[in-house]
Amino acid sequence: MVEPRFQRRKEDRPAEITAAALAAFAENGYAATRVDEVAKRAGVSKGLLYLYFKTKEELFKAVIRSFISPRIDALISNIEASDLSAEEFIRGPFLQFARSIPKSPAKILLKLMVAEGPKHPELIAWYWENVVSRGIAALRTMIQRGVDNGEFRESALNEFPQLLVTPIFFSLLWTLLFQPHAELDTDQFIGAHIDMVLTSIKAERA
Amino acid sequence: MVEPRFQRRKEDRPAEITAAALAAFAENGYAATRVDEVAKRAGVSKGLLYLYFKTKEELFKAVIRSFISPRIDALISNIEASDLSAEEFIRGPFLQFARSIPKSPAKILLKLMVAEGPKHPELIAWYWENVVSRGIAALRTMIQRGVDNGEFRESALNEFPQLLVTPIFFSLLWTLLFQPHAELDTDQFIGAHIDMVLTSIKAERA
DNA sequence: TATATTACTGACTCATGAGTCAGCAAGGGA
DNA sequence: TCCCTTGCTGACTCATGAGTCAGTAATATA
Repeated sequence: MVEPRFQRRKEDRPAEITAAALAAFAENGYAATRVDEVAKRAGVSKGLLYLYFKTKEELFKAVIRSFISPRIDALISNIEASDLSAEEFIRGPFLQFARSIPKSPAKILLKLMVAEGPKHPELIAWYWENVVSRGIAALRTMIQRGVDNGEFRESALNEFPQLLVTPIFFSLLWTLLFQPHAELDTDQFIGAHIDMVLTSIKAERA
Repeated sequence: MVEPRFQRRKEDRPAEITAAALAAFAENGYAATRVDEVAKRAGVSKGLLYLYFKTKEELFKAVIRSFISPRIDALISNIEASDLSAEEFIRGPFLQFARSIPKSPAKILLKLMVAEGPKHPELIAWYWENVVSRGIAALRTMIQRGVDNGEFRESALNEFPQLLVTPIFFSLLWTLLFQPHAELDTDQFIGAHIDMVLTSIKAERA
């Protein structure tokens, strides 16, 4: 009984290839990654890869789209569904979400977006519409709820909900660049930031 | 009188070439930038470029090193020399510094560092030693001064002085990626963050 | 089992771009 | 003014890697 040289697995190929591509792009960046290398990692020939993705650039876009974490979606529906007070939500599910990001493949996505994104405007536009603007709107809703509750006072956070998430991105950049030189305890770091924000916006006890 | 085909300007060439390279790398990234293109922008032949920089990679490192803003040095000596109170310093020179970054070429440097840095460990190490660790130490000094003064209480900012600068990096990322989709008023954004931090760490009036 | 279908292979082409080098000309010195 | 040094040029080489395609073998169908 001879092992077949390959199996036909039309269904699984695209996902396997994008996964392999993510890993390869993460190590070497887009331009420096050979399509051959991606194919090899996916256990597939280069020709097959080109059956599923017309060009290397198409492959790149597919990678980004397919790995945009379901996390954001989860967070958003979480915010919409939750009946916690705003502070409870921020100290609970939101903090957990925030802390999980620097440990996820988000680092790789950030790197790819920064390096290659500006060359692919439709990709940026897609990301903006599907991830960023929705995320910001959800944060704003949550903060507004806190204000309506009387938990928070009106503050710059209403206009700039992004102020809640800055340490997430800082943590990503830091670990991406300086990991070996200086550890950053991202859990504590992000926790400390959230404490600061809450301290500064909580309504005075009357 | 015939114009000479070129002039000999040994002194100025390296700086002109790194400046041209910065612009070119900024537009297309490292890998996608042709050395020919850099030479053309510098008004010079490719051969000359190779007289000053042994390889494309050497050129890249030189670009990074030569554009690491004198700003950081200025800020550091500013902190050391200043006789302002900690809060005055933060609301004055520090805020001004912070606000200037997103308007400077720092965006380009960030992009290059994220995209290519991890492939050049000596470059990261250099950056760490000459810029980041010194910057952090200076911030820590400033904060400690505030605590010693009685202006600030002990807080997480002592351990994580980075919490002061997170919105700078967020602003850089935001403008790099989403500039056309959504303006971010980085001056206000950074100002709001600093307000928040100060509100949360100021010692209670006894 | 024979035949048809198609997922898959991998050697090939061809454009591209990093790095070279033989020679040219600017400008200083005699 | 003529050399002679050397800053500078640009056509060339040669490795690399994206994309192709003729052929092969795994499965579906009869």
